[in-house]
Amino acid sequence: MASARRPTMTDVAREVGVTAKTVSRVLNEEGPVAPETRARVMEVVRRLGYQPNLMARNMRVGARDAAIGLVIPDMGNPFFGTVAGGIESAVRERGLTVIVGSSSETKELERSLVATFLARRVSALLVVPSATGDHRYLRAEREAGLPIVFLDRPAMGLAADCVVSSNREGAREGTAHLIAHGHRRIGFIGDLPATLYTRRERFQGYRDALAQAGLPFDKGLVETGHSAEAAAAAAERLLALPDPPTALFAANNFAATGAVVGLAKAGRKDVALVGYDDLPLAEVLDPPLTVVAQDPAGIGAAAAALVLSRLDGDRSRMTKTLVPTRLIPRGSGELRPR
Amino acid sequence: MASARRPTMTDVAREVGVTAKTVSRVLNEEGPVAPETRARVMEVVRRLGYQPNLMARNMRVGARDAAIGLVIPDMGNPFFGTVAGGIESAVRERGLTVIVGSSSETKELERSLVATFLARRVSALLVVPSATGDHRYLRAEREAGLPIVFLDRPAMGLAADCVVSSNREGAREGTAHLIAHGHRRIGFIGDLPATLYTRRERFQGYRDALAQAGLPFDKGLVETGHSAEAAAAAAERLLALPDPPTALFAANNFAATGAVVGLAKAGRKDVALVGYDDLPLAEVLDPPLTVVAQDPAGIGAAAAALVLSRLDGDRSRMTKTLVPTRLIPRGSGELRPR
DNA sequence: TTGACATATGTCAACGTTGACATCCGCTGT
DNA sequence: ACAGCGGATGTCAACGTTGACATATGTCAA
Repeated sequence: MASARRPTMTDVAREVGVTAKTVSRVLNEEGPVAPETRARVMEVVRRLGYQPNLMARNMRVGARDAAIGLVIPDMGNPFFGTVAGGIESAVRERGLTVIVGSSSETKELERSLVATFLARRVSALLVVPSATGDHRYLRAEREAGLPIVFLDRPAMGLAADCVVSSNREGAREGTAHLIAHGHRRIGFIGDLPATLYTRRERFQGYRDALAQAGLPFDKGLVETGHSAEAAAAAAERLLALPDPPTALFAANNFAATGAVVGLAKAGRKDVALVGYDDLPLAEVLDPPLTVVAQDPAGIGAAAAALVLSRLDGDRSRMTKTLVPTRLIPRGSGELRPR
Repeated sequence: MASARRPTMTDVAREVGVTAKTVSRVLNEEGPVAPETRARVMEVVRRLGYQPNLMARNMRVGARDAAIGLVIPDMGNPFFGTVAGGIESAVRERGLTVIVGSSSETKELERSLVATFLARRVSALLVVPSATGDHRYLRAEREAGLPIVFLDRPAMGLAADCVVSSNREGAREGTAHLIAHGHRRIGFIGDLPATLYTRRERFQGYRDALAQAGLPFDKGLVETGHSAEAAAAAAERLLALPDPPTALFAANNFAATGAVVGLAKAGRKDVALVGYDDLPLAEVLDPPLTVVAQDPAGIGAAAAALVLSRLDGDRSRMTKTLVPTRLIPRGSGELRPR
């Protein structure tokens, strides 16, 4: 009931009959300590349930907090969840913990989270930037040597490390796959806002594929869907065109989900579809969904590795890491135009 | 390049020509400060890019870290991701940040994460306990007044707050739904290990429904699948029985995914199916999947609210909160036995 | 004029830990 | 017998901040 004070190093020391410094030595395995003293200290530590105060320690050694700050747009999105998992497992063995916050894609929340993390003196910052916004405000931190890595999307106005999917090449490959199966009119359903980095890159990949095949680009085939519902409606609109597409490329997981729903609602199992980003039930859909799979855990791991090497003093110039995607043909992408 | 030291309060004070204490007063809006002094301090704070050191502050005020520790089994699982999101958004406005770690369902990792959090002097602990393990080791913390809330599954050997889905009632309702549609032989596919709390509760709910309908329990209809693949195989085994079930109840999201795959592989669109936990593409499956939906964000929010009230000094006795589930009929659960 | 009071600021110590340096002891080699 | 040395421990201050208390100046009522 009465909240008992947690024991400090000094409490332990008094109990054993030595100084705090000796206890410190035992716990940090530093300097010579008589085996018998060590044993007695350990005994008391156990008995009192002593736990070192990391806050005090970090402060004294002038070190930064043994934590890295992670800002993601949405924890519920399994893509970012998996990214976060990849990061966490990669840094854990180095004794680092992960502090997360979600920005809900707003630059205000992103900034306030970053400010909180900086006030905590995190050892590094990992940020999935929100769609809009400028990262010049992080310049001072960068110059002060704080490792900062951007994930999934690059920073704006700041030269910093960044780890992204090979969006353009993946989208090109997915679209080319449809072209290889005979399609000449291919719809594109992407994110809103169209300024979002991933959307722009994937759109470029789509156009690259068309250009390489010598196919004309028809901007009437480009639709936007920022949610599954919107994407479903977009798919239906495309199919209702006078000269409708025979295949669709859905440029993110919500768009893919929506496209599947839209095609199902329209009863059109003959329309080919390739989704960007894999879905758990992709293989049991009718037809099974062909996708360009990203590697979210790989993105997280790569970013974590980069952070660790920067923490180890790697001062080489800023890098941009591309994490490859993989085309998984399952059926929907191999349908031929009727 | 050379990592510039971050300015401290003293640096700001020197620059302004006052004492650190005055700067402190300005920043904490405490005590009287001349408007002009305040302005000069703010100016220098901005110019130097000063940010207060939370570590030092927390230590001085003897407060705990303004963070809450969260242990979940797996960040990539959208169920837990959404739970975490619910927590984070609920505590953010109180100025608390969330520190997460995943236990991968092992009690060793869980304990080591908890130890890290305790060493950081977090303000509260939120734990999804791993399947096995005993939480008596947290007794001292509980008695010291640290708010501890268990999520999704209750603690073992420790009286503590806990927030869980209404597993038993939800499973009963789902099973009763199948019975109401004429089924008398209903297969159950659940987690491994069978000792897992959620698995036990949902199994009880299944048996409750059978008992209420006066139907016999046949343990030959009970199968285990700890992954989607295993669940798919389990579904196929059940259908191959001499007297096979006409309906299946899949007691978690992996089991549900697996059951869908298993039925699809066996080409059996006539077998009724109810899943526990909703799936993103449930409505576009053939037939659309009927589910007992949980409310992960609600679980997170409820747990967060509990933590906040404990932090505010609520010393009433430990509670067990049941977050209701919701049956969503979509088709697969309304199929009648042939 | 005095002192009572509010305003504006300063001084000092402490939070729990550890780095730098000092001390004390017993042993060895000469 | 004594310097020299390594082992075991202690002392002290400092990390950046704030609580408790002190000081200095000005204002106003008695």
